[in-house]
Amino acid sequence: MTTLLKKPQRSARKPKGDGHMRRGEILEAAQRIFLVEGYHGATIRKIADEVGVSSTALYMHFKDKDEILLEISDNAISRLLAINSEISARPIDAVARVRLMLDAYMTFALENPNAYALVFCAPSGVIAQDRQDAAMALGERCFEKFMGTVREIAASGRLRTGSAESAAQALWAACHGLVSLLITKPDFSWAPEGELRDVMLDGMLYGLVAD
Amino acid sequence: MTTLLKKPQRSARKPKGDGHMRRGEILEAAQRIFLVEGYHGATIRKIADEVGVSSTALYMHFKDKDEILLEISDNAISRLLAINSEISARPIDAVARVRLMLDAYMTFALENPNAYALVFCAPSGVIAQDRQDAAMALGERCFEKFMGTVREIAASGRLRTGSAESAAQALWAACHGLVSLLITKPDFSWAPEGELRDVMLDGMLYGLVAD
DNA sequence: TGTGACACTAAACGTGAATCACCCACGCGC
DNA sequence: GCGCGTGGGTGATTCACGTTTAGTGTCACA
Repeated sequence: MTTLLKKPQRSARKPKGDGHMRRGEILEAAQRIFLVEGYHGATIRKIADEVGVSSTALYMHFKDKDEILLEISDNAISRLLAINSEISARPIDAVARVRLMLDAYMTFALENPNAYALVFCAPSGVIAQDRQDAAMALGERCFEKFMGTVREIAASGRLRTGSAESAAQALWAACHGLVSLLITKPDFSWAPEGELRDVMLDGMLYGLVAD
Repeated sequence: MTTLLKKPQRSARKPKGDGHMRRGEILEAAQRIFLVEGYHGATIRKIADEVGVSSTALYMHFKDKDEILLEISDNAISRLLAINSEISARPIDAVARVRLMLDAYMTFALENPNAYALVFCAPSGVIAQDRQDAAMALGERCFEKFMGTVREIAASGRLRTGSAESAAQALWAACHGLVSLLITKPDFSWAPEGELRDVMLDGMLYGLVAD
């Protein structure tokens, strides 16, 4: 016994992570798992293992599991917000901007299915209400960018039916419905994705916008 | 002590439920909880408490928790299927039938939010894949009824764009998007629900169907 | 050379779904 | 009446999860 070095903890323990550095490590590890395995697959213990620390260590840097995964999702959604901002500033027809935003929205959702599902599908009861609200805050800013452009169309009198609000919400909801079903029901016998997206955008825009 | 009836087990233990009767009791209790508290709120222990038996007893009658909640949801969905069948048989214009079916679909979803979410939103990873497929089987039969009517429209050459499949799927997805968002984001500043539903139906049908 | 703050840990808690080994009342043939 | 199999029932247990508690080792600084 005495021949053993009495420092088993030293080797087992991961050296300090310099505060904020470790926080980033955790986010990266969590993201790797979350992207592949989704909300339920990304457990505290798995993330901790991936980083190489105990599960408790995660609570040094985050209040709880949701804070980790929502920060990852927020990062993703903020990219969508940037895209929406860029599109809304383009000097092209408002209807074309609306179409580009909706298309970008669907592309984003299909490329980030787990982040998208966490924020926009929000399996009721899975996530605390205040967290839910905070997560949607960025989403609502995306919607506001979109809403502004729809309001332009409404102001020019080209809206065939309903208010700018209901038209914008219907457009958003329609695209959300398509991508959320494509994400959660990949085995359904879908028509080609591109055709579906086109039919959805053409149909809704033709139906709601005159000319 | 001797004055007490010596049958503590007898009183503690719930008497036999005559096989299938107990099964119905469990389903009713589970439904009461599931309707109010959703998938995650309806735990095995809570359901068992509500029935007045041990949690183990539930496994006498159901393979696992999902089997209970999916049977409840299936019962709900089969009501939707009946409605769809009834509508599809009405001697009215195909477009009117499509509109009625979509409207009934949204009404159903909003009246049975938890059953709807379990089957159609299917928080990925929450439910086993084969279970998921079985749950969707009824949903797909509903879609088939709907699909048939859309095919009628396509056959009469009134489809403005896309195939009957993509048009039907886009219509379904659009309505799904609206109700799923209304269910999961009740606190969003929605336009009046009736107006939203009208805008969605008018917009999509006007956009996809000529005349 | 303390000493305090901090990153970190092992162990435990509470709750979830699911399983195990056992138990007891009932109804059957005898 | 009487053994006895069967099937609906049970408490205890298992395993995984998120989270909490109490403590430990190490570093910067006095």
